[in-house]
Amino acid sequence: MIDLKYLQKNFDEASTKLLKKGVDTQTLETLKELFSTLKEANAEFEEAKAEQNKMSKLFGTYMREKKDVGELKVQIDAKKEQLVGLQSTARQAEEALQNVALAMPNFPDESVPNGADEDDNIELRKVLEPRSFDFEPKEHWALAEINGWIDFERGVKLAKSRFAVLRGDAARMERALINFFLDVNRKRGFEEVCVPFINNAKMLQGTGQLPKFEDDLFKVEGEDLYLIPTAEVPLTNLYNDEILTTKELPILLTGYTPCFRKEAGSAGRDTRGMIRQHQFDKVEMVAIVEPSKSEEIFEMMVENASDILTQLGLPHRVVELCGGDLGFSAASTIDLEVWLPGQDKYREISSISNTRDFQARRAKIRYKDGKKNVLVHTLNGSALAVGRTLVAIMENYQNEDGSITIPEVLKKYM
RNA sequence: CGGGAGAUGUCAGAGUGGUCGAAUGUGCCGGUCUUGAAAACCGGUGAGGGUAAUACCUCCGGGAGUUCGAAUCUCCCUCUCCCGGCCA
Repeated sequence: MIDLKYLQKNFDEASTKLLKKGVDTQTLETLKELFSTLKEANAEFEEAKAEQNKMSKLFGTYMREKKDVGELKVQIDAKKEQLVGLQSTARQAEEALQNVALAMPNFPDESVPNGADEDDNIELRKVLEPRSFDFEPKEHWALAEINGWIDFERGVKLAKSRFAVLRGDAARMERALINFFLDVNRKRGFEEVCVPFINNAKMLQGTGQLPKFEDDLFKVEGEDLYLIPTAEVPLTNLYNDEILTTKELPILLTGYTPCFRKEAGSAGRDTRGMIRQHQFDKVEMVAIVEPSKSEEIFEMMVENASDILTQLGLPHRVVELCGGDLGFSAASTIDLEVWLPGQDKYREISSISNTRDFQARRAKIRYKDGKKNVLVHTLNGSALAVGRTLVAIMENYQNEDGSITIPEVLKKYM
C-alpha cells in the first residue's frame, strides 16, 4: 500500500510518479479525499467516544457515593445514540478508503524509465554469446517429442490445458535444477526454507495479489485459502505482522515451490509448449532489509540470478522494466531474459523486484530502529523459474539429431 | 471427524464488571558497582491511530451482544493443546 500521509502532503509529486505507472490523477484525487474523509469521521467519533467514557466513569463515582444517576443516564443514552451513527460513518469511510487504497499500485522509483509496455524496456547488458548452429535449431516442444521428455496430452488429461507431465530425464533434470538453484542461493547467504503451498487471504493481501488479482489465483473451495502463485507470498509473509530487530536483518530467504496461476488474461498466448503453464516450479529469493540496504541487496539478487544462468552456459540479457511494464507491487524491476534459439527470441526467466515499503506496509513488517518502529523494504526475485530453464537448456543444448547434452554443472546433480 | 481444555505484553503467568493497557517473574535497553565480566541494585521498556507536543481514541485470538461501564458475562467463528478415530 502506498503511504497515504505522503499522498496527502505531496499530491502533485505523487500523481506525477503514479502517472508513470498508468494511474490517472482522478483515482488519486478520490483516494486523497477518502483519506481526509476518514480522518474527519474518526476525529468526530473519537471526540464523542471520549465524552461517553468520561460520563461512564462519573457514573461509577456516583454509584459509589450513592448519588442519583438518573440525570446522567439520560445524557449517556443520548450520547450513545449519537455514537452509533458516528461509528458507522467512520467504518464506512474506512471501508471505502481500503477498497481504493488496496487497489493502488506502488510508486515507481525515480530512476525507472518512462514507457508504456515491454517495448519500452531498456536492455542493460547481454551476457554470453548465443551459440551458432550449423543446423536449424528446433523449438523445445519438438525436442520434447523426440526425447519423450514432456507429455502434454496426459498432462491435459490429468488436469486441463496448460498442464504437462515431465518424464524420464526431463523429470530428473527438473529436480536437478531445483537442487542446483537452492545450493547456489544458499552459498550466497540465503536461508533455505520449505513452506506451505497454500496460503490464506491475509497473506495474499500482504504481498499485493489480493484483492485486485483474485481472478489470477486458484482458490480452495469453501476455504479462505489460495494456491500460491509464487513463493514470494509465503516467504515474504513469513514475517507478516512482526517487529524485527536490526540484528535479525537482513533476512535472506530462498525456497522451492510450485506456483499456480490461472493465466486469466493470457488466453491464446504461448499455448504451445511449456512456457506458460498453470503450474510450474520456481526457486525464489526474498530479502527483508533495512531501507538503506535495499539497493545493494537488489543488485546482489540480480547478480546471483544472472550468475546461475552463466554457470549453466545460458545466454541472456538484463532488462530494466519501464514504468508501464512494472508489476503492481514493484518500485523497480529487472528481468533476466534467456535466449531461446528455437524460438529465436529472448524470454523472461527471472524477474527481480524491489517493492520498497509497499508490501511491508500491507503486511505490517517493521523493525525496531532505536525507539521507533520502521517499515522494512522487501525484495523478491526468481532464481530461477525451473520449467523455463529446462526449456532453455533443451533449446540451447540440442544436437542435430534432437538429443540434448546435459550442462556440465548439472552432471553431478543427475 | 468425535470428546475435553485453553487463547492476556518477548516469554511465563495473575487478573471473573469500574480506579486495568493490564500485577509479578523473565527477556531486552540504560545506569551504579567492577581491571573486565557475572551477580546485586536502580531506572526504562507493547501495538496502531491522533497531536507541534500534550490530550484523546482503539487493541487482552476474531466477530456480535448484555451493561452507564467488559480482558472479565452471553453467543458465534477461528486457532492451539490433550484423548479417540482416520491417514502420508
